[in-house]
Amino acid sequence: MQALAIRLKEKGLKATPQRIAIYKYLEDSKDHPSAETIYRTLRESHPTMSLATVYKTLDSLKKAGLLQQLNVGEDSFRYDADTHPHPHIQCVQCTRVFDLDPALLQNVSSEIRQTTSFQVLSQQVYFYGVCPDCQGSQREAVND
Amino acid sequence: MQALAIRLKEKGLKATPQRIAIYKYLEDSKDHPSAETIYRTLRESHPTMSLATVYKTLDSLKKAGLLQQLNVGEDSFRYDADTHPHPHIQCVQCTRVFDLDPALLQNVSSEIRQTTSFQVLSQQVYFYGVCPDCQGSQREAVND
DNA sequence: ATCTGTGCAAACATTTTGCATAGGT
DNA sequence: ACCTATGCAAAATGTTTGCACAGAT
Repeated sequence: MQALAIRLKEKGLKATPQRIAIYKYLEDSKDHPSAETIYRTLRESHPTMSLATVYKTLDSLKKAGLLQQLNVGEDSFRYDADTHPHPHIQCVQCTRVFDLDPALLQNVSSEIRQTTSFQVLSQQVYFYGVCPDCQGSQREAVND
Repeated sequence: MQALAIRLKEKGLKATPQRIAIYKYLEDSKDHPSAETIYRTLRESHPTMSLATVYKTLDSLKKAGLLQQLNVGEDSFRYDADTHPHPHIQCVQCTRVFDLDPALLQNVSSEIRQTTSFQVLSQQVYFYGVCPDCQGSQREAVND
């Protein structure tokens, strides 16, 4: 992950093990984990890392434009290394969050601009439903 | 507002002055206020009403299907007496939240169902931008 | 040597809860 | 009289902050 270290430094951020681990975990997993989940998972490889560092790092990476914060409506935020605006869908049964195709909303912004004269800048779009895995089977909530 | 009292009782809820005031305020204003804003506003007419009552009432009304909770991404929730699913847009300058036409997303749910096999149940859709009033003029954040 | 990042603990803000009292039916 | 709703205070939760130390350049 040399590329990440470079991108961090471009943003004036030091490439510390904690930051690399957090970003890498976010990038690899498609789990959209919360700060708490990140903390619990990375504790194994980084036993001294504190929860405050996780929050501070997530904040730094967000400000540097390297990740986005999701507000699915739970008690806590989730984080996504994919900074392209795209809708998400959460399964109300297993609570997992999945990405949706950005094309779903591609003409909505311009339509809003035309009908409301709003200058549209960004979006947060969440759908809720039952995922294929949970349809039929009554699976439990998953930790992601 | 006799109709409201009846609707409350249909849901097994007592039609107390506090509940009526909160619901009426929500219904009349298109402000999508937070619990705190509701509290501060209704304090004038209901000086003894506590913040806890506002929260409890909002929870009861939500469970009764008489309002919906919005999660615009601020520290606190906002509330909407219009329970029909519809997108919202927030002005990043004055922080006001406006309703958008539900038709904007009318075919998105079925498209999601087709492409992901998700059974879509609900949605939370927020756009962000600069409202017509704030374009050009640098207005301050409004309390709503 | 400087300067940023980390880790710990305390602080913070919103929301929830417990419990005694008030008020409606 | 009963039973739910209210109001107050305390608790709970996720997140932020202050500060001293560690680590990198």
